[in-house]
Amino acid sequence: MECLLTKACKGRPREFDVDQALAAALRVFWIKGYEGASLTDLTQAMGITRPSLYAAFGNKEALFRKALDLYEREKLAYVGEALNAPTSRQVVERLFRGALAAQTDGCEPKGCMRIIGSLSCGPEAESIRADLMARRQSSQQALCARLEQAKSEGDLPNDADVNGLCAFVGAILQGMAVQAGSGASRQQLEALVETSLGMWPGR
Amino acid sequence: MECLLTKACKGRPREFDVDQALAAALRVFWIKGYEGASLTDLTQAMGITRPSLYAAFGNKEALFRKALDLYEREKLAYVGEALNAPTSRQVVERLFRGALAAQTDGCEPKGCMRIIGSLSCGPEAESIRADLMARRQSSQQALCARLEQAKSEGDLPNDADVNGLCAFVGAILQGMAVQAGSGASRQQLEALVETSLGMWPGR
DNA sequence: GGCTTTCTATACCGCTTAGTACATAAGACT
DNA sequence: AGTCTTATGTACTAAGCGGTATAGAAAGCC
Repeated sequence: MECLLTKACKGRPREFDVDQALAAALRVFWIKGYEGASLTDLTQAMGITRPSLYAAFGNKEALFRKALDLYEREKLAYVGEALNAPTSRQVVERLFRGALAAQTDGCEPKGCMRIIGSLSCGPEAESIRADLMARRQSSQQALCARLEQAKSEGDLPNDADVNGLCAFVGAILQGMAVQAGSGASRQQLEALVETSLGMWPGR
Repeated sequence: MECLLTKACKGRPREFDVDQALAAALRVFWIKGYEGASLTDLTQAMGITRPSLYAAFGNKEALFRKALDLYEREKLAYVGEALNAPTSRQVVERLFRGALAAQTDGCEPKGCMRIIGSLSCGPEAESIRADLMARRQSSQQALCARLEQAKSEGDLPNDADVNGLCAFVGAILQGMAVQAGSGASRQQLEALVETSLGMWPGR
């Protein structure tokens, strides 16, 4: 028979679901960070053995990057959507509320994977760290551009410091992740969001 | 002869300065985090051998705690002083500017040791993590109490949400530490501080 | 049936980690 | 002197790390 649905048709078929295993790996990395997650942790959570992991994903670093891609695709989708909101106020409102929803989900780990990973830093994780920092900076620049546009549209005051506002939004999001990772309650995070939103200058 | 100045008088005298060695250990922990700092890193930076370290400080965890005490005593002194400022506005202004000065010192490592350590988290660092979280929460509560006092003095609006404002200040400080650790420039951090200060409600 | 190809499992590699035994060196006390 | 106490340097341990060699098992193709 020919092979229609499955990509690989020759050889022994894989006995586990790659996406499912990657999702399990993501949770481990999310909770423990890149260096804190050992191969033993990962293989146990994924339900596969070490050679299977290497055959399917390459190595630990490649696995982390694929898990990070999945994380950004699924858990950080609200960021891209928020930037499309019509006014700058709605942009930051969606950013803050999206982050709040993600942090108070209940069944998901707390904290933000981008931030957790970018701070730890043993000697071998340096390239991971650089990658995470670059990804965060890219988001920051996208927000900056969006706020610049808002300013030119009269949506923000003429004397607004876009860089400062941008750093401000980033700081609130990062602070929320830190506080959520430190066991802050839902009410505390909601208070943070409401207070910060109340301070936003635009209409 | 009797022993006047030095505490231990019997036995072979120590050949290194304990405070100096602790300061060197602090820098290593500060840069690399608890788990990222290996005993080899530490002993090399401190200029002592492994058994000397264990004789003088106990073990790696005890050394970290002593280094953390030193860090809070020397580098976080501005926090305690800031709380004594006469108005809530001046309190947060001193907090923000103190953090900014610490992050842009130039000869000091970037980022905040409390935050760096509390996020990494391998299996053995769990008690360290809990300790760091507790210390941060204690500072947070002190700020909360100070803002509550400001509210009762009419220094903050009657409808101000003290918990929200407190979480806000913490988020800015945490976000600043994250951004400084990610290589943000001095201008960016200054813009963050000015923008955030401009949003503070009280007079 | 054989052959090829791919996945799985056990068992291992070299390396680094935190922590320590042991012998020696150096000061203080009698 | 001699002894006691403590610090030092070398060399070691057991355990964990990321990564892999090798052999067997399971599918498609001829």
